[in-house]
Amino acid sequence: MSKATEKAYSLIRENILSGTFAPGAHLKEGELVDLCGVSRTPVRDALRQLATDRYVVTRRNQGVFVNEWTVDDIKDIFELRAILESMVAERAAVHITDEQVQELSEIQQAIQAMLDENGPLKVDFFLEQNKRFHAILLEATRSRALADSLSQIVQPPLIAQTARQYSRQELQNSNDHHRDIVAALEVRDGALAASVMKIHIISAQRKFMNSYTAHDTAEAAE
Amino acid sequence: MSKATEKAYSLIRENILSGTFAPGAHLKEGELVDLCGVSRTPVRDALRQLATDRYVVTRRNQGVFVNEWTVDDIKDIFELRAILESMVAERAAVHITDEQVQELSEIQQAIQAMLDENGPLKVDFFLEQNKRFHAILLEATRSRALADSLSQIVQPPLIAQTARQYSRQELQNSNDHHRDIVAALEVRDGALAASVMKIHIISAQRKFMNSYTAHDTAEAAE
DNA sequence: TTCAACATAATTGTATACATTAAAGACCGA
DNA sequence: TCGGTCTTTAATGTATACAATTATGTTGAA
Repeated sequence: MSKATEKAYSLIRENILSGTFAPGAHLKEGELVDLCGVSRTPVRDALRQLATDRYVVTRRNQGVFVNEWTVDDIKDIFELRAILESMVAERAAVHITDEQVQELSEIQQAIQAMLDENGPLKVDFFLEQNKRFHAILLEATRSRALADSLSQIVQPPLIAQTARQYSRQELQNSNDHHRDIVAALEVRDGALAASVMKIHIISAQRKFMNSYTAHDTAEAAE
Repeated sequence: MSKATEKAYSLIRENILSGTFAPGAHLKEGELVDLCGVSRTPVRDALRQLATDRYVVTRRNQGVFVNEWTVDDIKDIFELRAILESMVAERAAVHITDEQVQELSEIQQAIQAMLDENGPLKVDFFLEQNKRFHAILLEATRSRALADSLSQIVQPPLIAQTARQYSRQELQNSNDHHRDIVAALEVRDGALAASVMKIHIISAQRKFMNSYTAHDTAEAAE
């Protein structure tokens, strides 16, 4: 992506994640031009990219609309992630280097140190390190197909939108899983790593569904 | 996609599949404009779409290049397909209607009738019916996430490029699997349908790898 | 001869004007 | 008042001109 396109992509994406552009909203190219300060061409490029990343859907001759996710969609996505990510863990065990295991361990410890601190949770830090943890595993699989598939599944707005609602206890639980995955990979036990990963994702699903339905209830009560 | 964009998409795609645009080739927008008879804007839109469908890769300020697949990439893709398509079969068994089972059966029989004919193989007919068979299964799962994932995995050039090299015996074998899948779905046995589907895809992988490596050898001998 | 720097050409990136299509609303008739 | 058709309007789709960037090829000196 080029400068102008990237600028438009980021701005539109932020507005979707923050809720300024609500699910189902009609994004008009003209308004986006005003918002982003670039011309229609890069705006359109950005919208196409946002469509492949599932932030928006395109309807021919009608424009683009912010994607709406149903509870069933979200369940599906987590189920798929559970399967694909455990594949990642299993196959990572085959090719992973000592250096990569060490990196994973350091990330796990860095998150632990953050959790042990007093004061407010650094959720952004957690998200960043968490993303890096999974990226290293993916790299270790040396599988382009897996990487492509997961990139389609994982990035959607869903994760970022509600990760901020996790409690300290939930983050701790997540990092414990990371610790177990590192331990399994240290002895190159792919099956074990896969099992832990599966639990890891299923736990994330439970947390997500809890906060999601709770949020819905709160909205309905307004 | 709009008229002009769709036209450009089809033409470029065909040229990639036919080998006119070889893997690694640099596709220049100007040349594509001449080829397609539309302006640069829809050509660019088509290229973006071809990039998301993995026909091409984009490099910033350099343009797009026809994607090059390695043997390992292809193996990965089939492995993923085997897992995802067997998920599809398993979950289809839960929701599938009698009408959908009937449709699958009719497709299977139509292919069989074609195979029983004398004369040249109608590979296009097979590909079309085969595509429809898998589409109905996917629809029966009622899972958007699965549909999205598979659409990313299945369509790449790989399948179309070499399906034409299948022998009558190989097509017969494939259709036998379809028959077994229908039988399993008739009694709503998801686990059985999933198993057959896994074999179905793994068989396809074996056929593909055979013709692929044979083709490579032939090329090397030229 | 080789390397580097510069000038040139070709290609992609961006902006904008024009064409086409779909949505919105007014008008007319029943 | 309701329904439908026509007009109007606003959006997307398309074409093209211009800007910025990258690749290429040439020239010069070491």
